[in-house]
Parts: sequence; C-alpha cells; structure tokens
Amino acid sequence: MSINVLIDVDYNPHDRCIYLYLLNGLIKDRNFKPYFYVDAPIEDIKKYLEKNHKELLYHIEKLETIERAMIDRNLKGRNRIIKKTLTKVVVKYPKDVPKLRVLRELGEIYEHDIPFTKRYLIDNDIIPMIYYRNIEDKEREIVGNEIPELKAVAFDMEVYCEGREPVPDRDPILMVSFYSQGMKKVLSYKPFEHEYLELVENEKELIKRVVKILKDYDLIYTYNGDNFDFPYLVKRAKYLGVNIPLDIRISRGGMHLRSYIPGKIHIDLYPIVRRTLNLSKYKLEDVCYELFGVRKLEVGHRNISKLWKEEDRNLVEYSFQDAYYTYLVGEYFLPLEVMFSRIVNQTPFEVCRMSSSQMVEYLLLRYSYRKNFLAPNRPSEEEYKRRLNEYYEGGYVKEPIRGIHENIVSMDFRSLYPSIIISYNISPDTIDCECCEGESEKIHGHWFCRRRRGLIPEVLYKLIERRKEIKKKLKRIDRNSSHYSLLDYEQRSLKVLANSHYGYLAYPRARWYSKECAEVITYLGRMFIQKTIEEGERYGFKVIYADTDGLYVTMDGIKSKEELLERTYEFLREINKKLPKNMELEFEGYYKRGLFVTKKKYALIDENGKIIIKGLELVRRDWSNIAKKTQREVLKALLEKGNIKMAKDIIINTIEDLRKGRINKEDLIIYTQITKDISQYKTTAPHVEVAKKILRNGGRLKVGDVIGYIITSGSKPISERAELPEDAENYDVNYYIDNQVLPPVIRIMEALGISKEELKSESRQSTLQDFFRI
DNA sequence: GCGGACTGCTTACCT
DNA sequence: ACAGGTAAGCAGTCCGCG
Repeated sequence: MSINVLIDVDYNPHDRCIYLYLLNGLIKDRNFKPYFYVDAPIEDIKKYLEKNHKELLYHIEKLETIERAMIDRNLKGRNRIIKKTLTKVVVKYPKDVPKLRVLRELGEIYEHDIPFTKRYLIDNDIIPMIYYRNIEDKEREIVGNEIPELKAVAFDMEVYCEGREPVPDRDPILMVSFYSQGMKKVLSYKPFEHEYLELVENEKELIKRVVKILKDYDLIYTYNGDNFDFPYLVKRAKYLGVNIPLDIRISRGGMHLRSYIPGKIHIDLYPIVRRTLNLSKYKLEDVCYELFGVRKLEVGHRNISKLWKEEDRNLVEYSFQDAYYTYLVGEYFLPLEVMFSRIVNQTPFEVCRMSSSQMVEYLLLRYSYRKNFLAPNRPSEEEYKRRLNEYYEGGYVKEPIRGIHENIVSMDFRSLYPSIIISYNISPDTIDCECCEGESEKIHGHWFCRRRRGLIPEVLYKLIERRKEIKKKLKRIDRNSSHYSLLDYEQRSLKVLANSHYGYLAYPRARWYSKECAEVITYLGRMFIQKTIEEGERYGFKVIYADTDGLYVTMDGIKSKEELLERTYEFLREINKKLPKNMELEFEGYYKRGLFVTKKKYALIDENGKIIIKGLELVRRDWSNIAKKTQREVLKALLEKGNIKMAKDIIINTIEDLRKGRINKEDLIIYTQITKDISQYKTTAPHVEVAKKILRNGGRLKVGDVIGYIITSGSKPISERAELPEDAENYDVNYYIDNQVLPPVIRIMEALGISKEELKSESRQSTLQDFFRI
C-alpha cells in the first residue's frame, strides 16, 4: 500500500514530458501533449501550413475535429449555447503553441495561452497537496485531509551593501541562515562567535553549501526570495563561476520575478503577506509583530556592512532570526495555501503567486473543461481599455444618523453577492438567453436562463455547499483538535474564493467578464438592502446606518437587551420568509454603544468592552501615530465612560506634549504607499517628493513600497518639508497640532454635537449623559 | 494682491 | 493587477473683493 502526495508539476524539457513530483517519488506522464483550438477545418490548416509555414508542420502531433459548447450572441444581443466545431491542434512541445498561433490567420484561436503544466492540472483528475492511496493509478483514492508532512526549511541571505542597492558583480553574499525542524544554522566565511555559526572557507564554498542544504528539502520558505535571495544567489554564483547543481529558474512574471525550483515548493511569504495583511510597513519585523506580537531583532540594511566589518555577533543573530521568523510565518500561512491549491487544483507554487481573480479563473477553467465548454479568450489590450471605461453602480450606502447610539443590533446578508448569483442564476452563459426571453423575469434590463444552471452559479453553489458541510462538521468537533483547524482553513479558503466571483465578473482582464452580470448583481443587492431598511423601519427599528449588505439598528423605548434581541429575531424570521432560497439576513452582533461619524466611519463597543472601529483615521496608515493614538483615546473615553471632559483633557495634553517636544519621533511618521511609477504622478504630494529624494540619493524604490516621512518646520508647502525620519531634525509643531491631531478628534466631537469652539473652552465638566439624557 | 471656495489627484479605507 | 462607494488631504486655480 503506497500513500503519496503530488507537490509539483513541471514539464521537463530534456525528457520532453510532464514530471509529477511526489512527496516520495516521481511520475512521468508521456501521454499528455500541449494543444489549443482553431476555428478552421483541418484541411484548411494543412493547406495553409504547407503553403506558408512548412517548418511548422513538423511541430504538429495531430489535428482533430472536435465539438465544444460556446455562447453565441446574435445582433439583437440574445445569447444561445451552440456546439462549435473546431480543430484541436495537438503539438509536440509546449514551445510550439506560441509558434502555431499564426493559425489565427485562418480563424479565431482558443485556449492558446494556458501554460502547459496548468493545462495538465485542468485536464487531469489529480489534486495537489492531498494524500492519495495508489496515486499512480487512475483509481487513486484520497486518504485524509491532513497537510502533507513536507521537509521544510526557511532561508535568508545577508549581502554586503554600502548604502546603495547591492549589485551582484560587486557586493558579496556575507552569510546565509537556515531554520528547519531540528536545524539552526548560519553559514559564513568569517569566524563569528555564535553557536549556530558554520564556518566555510569562502563565498564560493558558501554558495555550494547553501545549494547542498536546499537540495534536501521539499518546501522552501523565503521572505522576498522571488525577487531577491534566489536571483542574487544565481547571479553571484555565475559571477564567481560556481556551478550550481540545482535547477533554479528565475522568470519574469509581469513586474515581478518568480524563482522556481522544479520538484520543490518555494513559498515566498512576502507577496502572501502583502495580499493578506494590512500593515503600515511590510518588513519581516512588522509581520512578526502583527502575527506573533514578537519584537524581532532589527538591524537595518545600512548597518549590515558595519556589523560585518566589526565581526559583531549580532549580525549572526539577526540573520538567524530572519530565517527563524520566516519559517514561523511560513507555517502560519501554509495550511491556507494548501487549501487553495486543492480547491483551485493548481500547484502550491503557482497558487501562492496567484491573485484571487487568477484563482477564480483557474477554477472556472476547470469547470468549463469538465462541461466541455470552450473558455472565452482573454481580452486584447484594446478590449481591456474599452472595458476599463465601462462604469456601473455598486452597493447602496445610507447616510448614518450621526452621533452616539445605545443598544445597537447589526444584521447582515450572509454572502450577499454569491447568494444573489446563485438565486438568480447570474452568469455570462445564462444572461439574455434566447430560450427564456419573455418567460424569465426581467431584472434591470436583463433576464437569466431558467433551463440550465450557469457556470458561475454552479461553481459558487459547489463552493458554498462544501462550506456549509464543513461548518456543520465544525460545530460537532473539538475546537482545539487538529482536525478542526484543518476544516477551518478549508472553509476560510472557500469563503475567499466564493467572495471573489462577483469582482471577477467586473474585472476588465477576466475571460468571463460581464459588466451586465455585475450590474444586475449590485442592482439586486441595492434592492435587498433598501427593502430591508424599509421593512425594518416599518417594524419599528430606527435604522442608524447601512452599507451594501448590512445594517445597524436600534429601537426607541426598548427596556432591555433581551427585548431588543427578541424583536430582532422575530424580524429576521419575517424577512427571511420573504427572501429567495439561498438568501438569508443574519444576526451579526449586539453593541451597547456606537458612534457614527460619517458613511464608512464609525466605532462600536460590545458588552465585553471590545471596541470595533471602521474607517476612522486611527485605522488608516496615512495618519501619524500621534494623531491615531489621540483619536483612539478620545474614542475610548467616549465609548467606555461617556466622559467628554476626559476626551477634552486627552486632546489638551497631547497638544501640550507636541508643543514641549515630548513626542517620540516614531509617532510622527506618516506612511504612504507609492502606487505608480514616480514619473506618472501629476501632482506634487509629500510622499512623492520624499520618494524622489530617495531616488536622487541612489536608493531603491519599487511600486508598492510604503514610504514613511515626517513634516519638518518651515513655511514652504508641506511637500517640500516632508523628510525621511532619519533625516528629520525637527518637526512642525503646528502642522501636527492643526493637521494631524485636531481634525480627527474634532470630527468625532462634532458628531456628538460639540463644536470646535466649545472644544477650545474645555472648562465645563460634562458627560455624554448631559447631552443625551440617558 | 488676498483669501476662501472649488477642483483634480491621490490614498486608504468599507462592503 | 477583483468591484464600486466614500472621506479626506494637498496643490493649484478660480473668483469676488475693492
């Protein structure tokens, strides 16, 4: 009995076949060949190639006439499913597909841009990252849902750099650290005093040793290894003339690099962290603090060379910690990525580098293949630009009743958009179908097929049903068991994927793009939330606020929390009776008090004193810490104690501290992301000016980097006074008082009906009770 | 020439 | 490099005033 796991798929160019890398072993599949479709008869293709591209004939394995279902749109905009006859062009090698795209001269070509290994996983029934019995058989059988026990290692490199960006043909690799279960190691060719240090002779030996260690592992975690560690290692090895006995493939994927090692899973945590966490900065230190609350040893790139020269053991410790924490972050994210890999049916290496829209697309490609549908082509650049200019209306947001409210209940629609898609069968292949015209109800100018379930509703239904099953199971089992956490990861990944489908439909680069579908979905969403608000008001609720799929309500004259909840549940029963199947309005939470400032900006406190904050400055990274801290404390005073005097005192004390210079530099930094190439900016803005300064001084800067700066004193525009924290020798007291600390707290106080002027005369002792007579 | 009102660009949040 | 809705800051321009 053999139990095994598929961890990677690669096309081996020497062997000219698919390699299925298993946890233990390798399967070669010589039978699967690359292919695509052409809308032209076999004979025409043959004639055309004979005449124009004789050399390409050799690359063709075979030509086959096949039928695929596709959507046919007539001049009146009605759609129907037709059986399209196409030629399947099967070629010898993956590289032949791009060459044979010349056949588009004869007719539309389809599915010509699906990478071969991905194609393999779409067409074949084998799931990565799951234990199989008899994996090599067609009758392979899944055994358990555990995360495969892979030999995992984290690695990190330190490189010499003198202020500027390190260059491979100048700056050497100094040390390389590893962490794995049972291995703590820092390689270097300088003798540091440290227990984990392994001394090697020189840099060449260091590189050889690194590769030798990496070869032993299935799973490699890095932090920015795609763009830095691996490319640098490879370039440096080349420069030094070291032969690396490991196939490290660096390729370009859009703006970024990818570092792939066949048969291994390289997980670069940096892109995952960027996608998943919302932080001010994304250094490993910041991630550690966010995830584990641990303050990791920080050195700063500019000091590495100094510590190296001084043979400071702290460099070894720092380097080791990089590997160690990379490993921990890796363990943290692995299960979720494994679940994505299984659901999307692509390798973990690929899935880790996919955006949610790409995952949706591969999921759809698989279903469409199974149903014998032809996948729509990706849009041309012109089509993409046309789509970019298409606008439509989104969710409904109700203007909140500003101020403090007590006894608040929130309710929301469980997965509003997915449930609308399923309930109304909204899909590019069901919209405005010929077969149901006049029969199927017209919604916002469109109707949807009643005879056949659409691709997207079908995929969503499967995802949601699977998630329901899991949630049912979760209720029955012990929260602390490993089984529980596995299922929890699975249901989380299912939720992410289900929620990405609506956005995908409106994404201009999507194959299954349909602005019309997206438009109907939001239309129905607006209808449901507005109807719910109306019904709620009719029922006796005061609707404080609503946004897209949820609402906050109170009820005047209510005596207790229990009474409110009772009324809420009764309301929910009534509403849910009227809603379509698959749709449900749910109780979300009870809050003893809440402060609503504007649309998208409010704060709530529950019975346990837990404070929830949405949209306010204090949850935004582009406000200084001092401004955020002050707002948080003011809010706390108001929500917990209802004490306005206390709030005023906090503000006055902060201003005093700012005037007296009693503020940490850290607390003055404002973080702003660079979202495009510096030359693309049309206006002068503080973060852009600082970015220009960094570039002028030979610094490295990428799109997506977050810049921190402090506003220094002077009378010129703010942009000209923004300095990097390390360069800032003073700060503009008045700017921090008038433009940072005060506006956020004033907005809160004004929501309570306290004017700026009143705030300034802080003498009167007062509480919220005075204002609202609670 | 001055200062407030307004606009466009930009960011980061909410759902 | 999934969507639209939203608040808000900064820089620059407009506009009325006199």
